[in-house]
Amino acid sequence: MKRRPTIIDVAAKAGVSKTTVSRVVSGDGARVRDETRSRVLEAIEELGYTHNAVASSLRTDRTHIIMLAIPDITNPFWPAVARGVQDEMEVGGYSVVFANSDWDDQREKMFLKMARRNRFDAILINPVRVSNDELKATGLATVVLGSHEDYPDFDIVGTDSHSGTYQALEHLYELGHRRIGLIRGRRQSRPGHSRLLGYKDFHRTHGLVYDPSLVIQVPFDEEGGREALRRLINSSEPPTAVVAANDILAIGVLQEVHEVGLRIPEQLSIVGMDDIRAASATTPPLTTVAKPKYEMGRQAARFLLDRLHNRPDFGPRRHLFSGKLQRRGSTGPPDK
Amino acid sequence: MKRRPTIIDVAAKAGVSKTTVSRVVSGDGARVRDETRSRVLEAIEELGYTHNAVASSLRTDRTHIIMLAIPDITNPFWPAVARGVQDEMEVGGYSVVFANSDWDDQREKMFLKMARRNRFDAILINPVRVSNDELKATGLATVVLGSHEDYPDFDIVGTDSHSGTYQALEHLYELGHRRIGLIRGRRQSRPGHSRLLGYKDFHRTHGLVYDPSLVIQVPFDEEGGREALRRLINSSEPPTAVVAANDILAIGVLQEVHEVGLRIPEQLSIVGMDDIRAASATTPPLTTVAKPKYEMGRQAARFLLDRLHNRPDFGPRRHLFSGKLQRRGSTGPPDK
DNA sequence: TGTTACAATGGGAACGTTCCCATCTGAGAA
DNA sequence: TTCTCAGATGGGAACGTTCCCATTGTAACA
Repeated sequence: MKRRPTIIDVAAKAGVSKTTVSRVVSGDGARVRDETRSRVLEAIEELGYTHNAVASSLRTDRTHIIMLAIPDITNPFWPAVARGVQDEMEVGGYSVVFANSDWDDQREKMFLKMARRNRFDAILINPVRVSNDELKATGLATVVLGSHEDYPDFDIVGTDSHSGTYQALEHLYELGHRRIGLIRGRRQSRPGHSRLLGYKDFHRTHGLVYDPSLVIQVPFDEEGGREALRRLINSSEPPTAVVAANDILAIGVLQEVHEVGLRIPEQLSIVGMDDIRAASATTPPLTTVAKPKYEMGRQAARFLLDRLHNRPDFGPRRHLFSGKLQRRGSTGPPDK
Repeated sequence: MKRRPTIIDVAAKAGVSKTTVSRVVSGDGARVRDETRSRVLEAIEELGYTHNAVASSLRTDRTHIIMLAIPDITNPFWPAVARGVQDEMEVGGYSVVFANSDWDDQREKMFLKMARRNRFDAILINPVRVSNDELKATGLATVVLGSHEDYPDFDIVGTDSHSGTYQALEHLYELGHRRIGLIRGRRQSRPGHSRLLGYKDFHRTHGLVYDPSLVIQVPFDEEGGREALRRLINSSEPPTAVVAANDILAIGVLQEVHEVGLRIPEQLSIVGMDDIRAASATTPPLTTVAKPKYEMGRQAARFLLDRLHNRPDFGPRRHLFSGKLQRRGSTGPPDK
């Protein structure tokens, strides 16, 4: 059981000082004579030395680790975003820690503490409950994911769900639908809100009456979607189409529709949101508002890197991608 | 810009030594008088002190971080496993870093190096290319995910894909299918192999001729599934049913089938593997061999915790879950 | 009263780096 | 030859903990 070699061992072997070894391994363009450098590299090779990132972090106060905090890792939306984040951060030598809060605000807080304790360099978060001020209190570089309005102090990358909802409704309107349901996730704070605003705005501009009984709020999973559908079709005047806050909900609706035996899209048109992989695999394939998930991740990472490399100070920035309607088989004209 | 408080600041404020503060914060059941303890806690509160995990790690050589290395995070199988891992590891105060190799062996190697450099406590890996010896060389506690035979030195948690394949085939056989295709992922080493073995064994025991032209190998994504189907139906004697190595491939097949206009299951029956969420949302819903993903994650984490708490030394253990056939709409008797 | 034992606490070294500053060397200028 | 300067290298402190060992205080006991 022998100790791992340190730069001091390497230094001894190469006949130089630990400072010189450090200069070689940290590779920050330090000036070391070529001959010395190769002697050091040789010693490293022979001893099987590996750099100790922990010790380095202690000294430099940088860990090159960032946290990606999301509410539900089993929603395929997030892995897609995460890939964008990783591909961009990898260049800077950063690794990404996932923190999955399961919509639990206690967990979410715990993760923030963990990020602080472990001196992570930054946080990328789609907040569940945590406030602007609580985020600020961590003192870490932070980018907020999602179209949230409540975080004035931070860079934000999200999608414009107001317009997304609007687009979905417009599509249905053109097909002839006039009574359209909206299914919202229960936990959503802001983005859910902007969907509702889009819904209301649409009704106003198109001279439709806003009927609150068409707006259903359910838990954010498939079962929620199924429940929403049951409630909608049991109402006195069921809608001919529904817009769901995301694809998971929409798929739940779809499943329940199949079970109940309605025909899609003749008896019910459905629009989802996100365009996760499963959306194109349903039958009929799901019409949905596609979001540039991968690109969102990259953009968020870029914002973060700007902050980390402390470029000239600037105020909070915001980048809202617009969704793009994917017309598929789950929408069509209503039965007459 | 003031410095973050350290235990020394806390010690000064509470009128005790840093050792005592350390005893309080590390909470390892150290004996400190109650009165002293509360004085320390008070000082911590007032100063807003947070424990520096990096410094602690340097001293103790423990980071309480483990790496979960997987080939494709957008395959919903892994997030499901990850949740099991996290739920179990959370108790021990561990966090989980995701490393997504995208089937790239260079990346995979890079991640192992990172795990070593950052002194992560352990690795949980579904290996792409890395060998038993390379894993051993990291010197880290490791559990291998997947039913791999090639890792004799490590704890293994996986599923018995031999029997999974066998079950799928048996189901199809009972329905009357005699010509059954097998779609394998190209990157798979072992598990793909055991699927093939299961396939061959089944043919042998049921007196069927093994026809290599029915076994297709494609990239491990939806497009791969689509390609496989095209190749199968263009063959001189197409199968009446196919078994896919996972649900992603199966969904690709399904999509292509819809496009080509075959009826499911009358003209083609399809069986997937994993039972990811999307599998139950397709039309018809996908018959698949369900794996206890969450439980697999928990089991792997438990193995890891055993090692980390260096319980009495034992040899490598192996826990293979058996898959369970989920009969859904994508399988049925073939057209006569 | 002196001895022993144990619980509570403190002092300093150690973990492996990086950073600041000092020293050394040799080349070119005076 | 001496001086200056810049590049290469080295020595030691510092980062914030934890751990080892020593010291103190108190109670129990002979």
